Order: sequence, then C-alpha cells, then structure tokens
Amino acid sequence: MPELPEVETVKRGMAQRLTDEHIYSVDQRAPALRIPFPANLKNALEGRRFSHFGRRAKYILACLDSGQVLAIHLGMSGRVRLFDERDDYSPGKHDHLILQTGNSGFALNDARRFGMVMLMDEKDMAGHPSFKGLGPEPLDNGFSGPVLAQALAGKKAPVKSALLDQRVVAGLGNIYVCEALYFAGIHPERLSGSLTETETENLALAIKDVLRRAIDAGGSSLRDYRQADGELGYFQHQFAVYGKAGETCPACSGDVRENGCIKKIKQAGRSTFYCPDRQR
DNA sequence: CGGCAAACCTGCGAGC
DNA sequence: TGCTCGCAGGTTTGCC
Repeated sequence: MPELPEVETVKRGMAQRLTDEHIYSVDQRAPALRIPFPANLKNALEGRRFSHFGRRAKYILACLDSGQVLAIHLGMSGRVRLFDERDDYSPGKHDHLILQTGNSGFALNDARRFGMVMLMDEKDMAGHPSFKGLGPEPLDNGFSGPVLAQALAGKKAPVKSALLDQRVVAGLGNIYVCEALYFAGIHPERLSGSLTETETENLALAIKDVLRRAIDAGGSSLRDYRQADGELGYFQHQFAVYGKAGETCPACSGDVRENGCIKKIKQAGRSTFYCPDRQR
C-alpha cells in the first residue's frame, strides 16, 4: 500500500498513540514476513518503552528506551491497526505481530507478507544495509533541484525508473513518481541525464509539493486513529493521472476531446500513467 | 557497473 | 455463481 505519505501518516498515528507507552506483551504469530522476524524480538521489546517515532524512506522507526529501534516496512499490503483498550483485541487474518502496551497497542497486518520488521541499535542504523544507500529525504531542506540533478546525472534509465530508485531519492513509489512527473510536465520516458536545470528544479518542487499535499490529506483522515493503518488516505481521490488511463487530466480538462488524454505504459515492469500533451 | 525481469505472497476485479 | 487471468502501492536477487 504505502509510499512515503502513507508511511508518514501511519508513523504519526503511532506516535500519537504509543509514545511513552510501555510494552507488556509481544505476540508473534508467524515466523517471517519477507524476512524472518528478529530472533530476540520478544525479549528486546517486552518491558521497554516507546521513546519516540521516526521515519526514513518507507520505514517506520519505533524507537525504544533501550536505544534500539524497531524498523517496520509495510511492503505492499502492510497495515498497522492501532487499538486503545488493553486486551481489547482479537487477532484477525494476516495479523502477524501483536504488541500490547499499557493503554494501547497495535497489530501488524500484512496479507502479502512483503513487509519487514527489523531490530537494530539506533547508533548502528545509518550503517545498516537497508539504510546505508538511501538517497535524501525529499521533504528535507537538503533535497533540491541541484541535488536531484546530481543524482540523475549520467543515468541512462528513464527518469520514471530512476525516481523509483531509493538511492536517488528516498520514499517515492510508483504512484507519487507518476504524479510528480505529471506536475513537473516531464515525460516519464525522458532519459534521466537529459533533464535541464529548470526541469530538475521543477521536478524537485513537484515531488515536495505532491508529497506534502498527500500527507496533509492523510493527516486530515487521521482524526480517527484507526485510519492510521497504511491505507491510502483521501488523497487517492485526488490523483491527477495515477490509475486514470483513458480519462482526462486536470490540465486538459478544458479541452474538447473525444477520448481522455491519460495513457498507461509499462516501464521496467511497472505501470506508468501520464499525459502525452502535458508531459514532454 | 547499470538496468531489467523475476521472485516473494495474497486479494481483488474483470471477463467469461 | 464461480472459475481463471491479470494486476497491485515494494524490495532484493540474479542475469544480461
């Protein structure tokens, strides 16, 4: 399900609910998701307190008072179901990990089991294989047109594929790459290295803008903490091109045409949606 | 080295 | 109604 905005929304829901909560039980109901659960998970968690929550790329970082971090990746179908009454939760299908705290708790639900749960010392995180090669956080000040241009320079892959590469920029997925390219007016098949300075500037701005708007939409759907489960928030109803093949994009909506402008193609095995008239 | 397809797994909607 | 097919928001591996 989740790309950066959804993961950020889930993280905020968890932070709101679980910060300073003490963990008193860990129920691991499957041996593994995409990778095995950490062998010492129960021991490492029980009795600890959640000190704070963070996010890096699409990983939720649940930080413990022990100095360790529980890093959760939701894969394609992962959800975090928060609950608020102690012992008030009966496991459902695909609930693979259930964690109870004094006043709350959550179940990690993942039908496809593409998700991951890892445990590491906070101080070792930066060097961990899953984090070492990650590119900049797109919403950080350090991410800009020139930084993006640098990362794309010399790459032969189409810009669409390059933006999915977490080493170029962290946290984007198929949906928001399509949306950002649309708002930047850049054709997804353009070669990465061929973008002008103006185009990389516009692209960096479009990435920041579309992510911010999606997080805002997710945040607005968060008034009920139960919606902190990794589903696309209301923003999915605001996609300009993603999933809209054959429909008309917002910029073309004033034009008279028989068929919608939005096309769907495959790039590196992934669907790309774009408007040939507005993306060059 | 870079880029791409395949694999990991289940659920869902479309079409017959 | 029920079956089969194709497709799905991610990451990693292994092959060219």
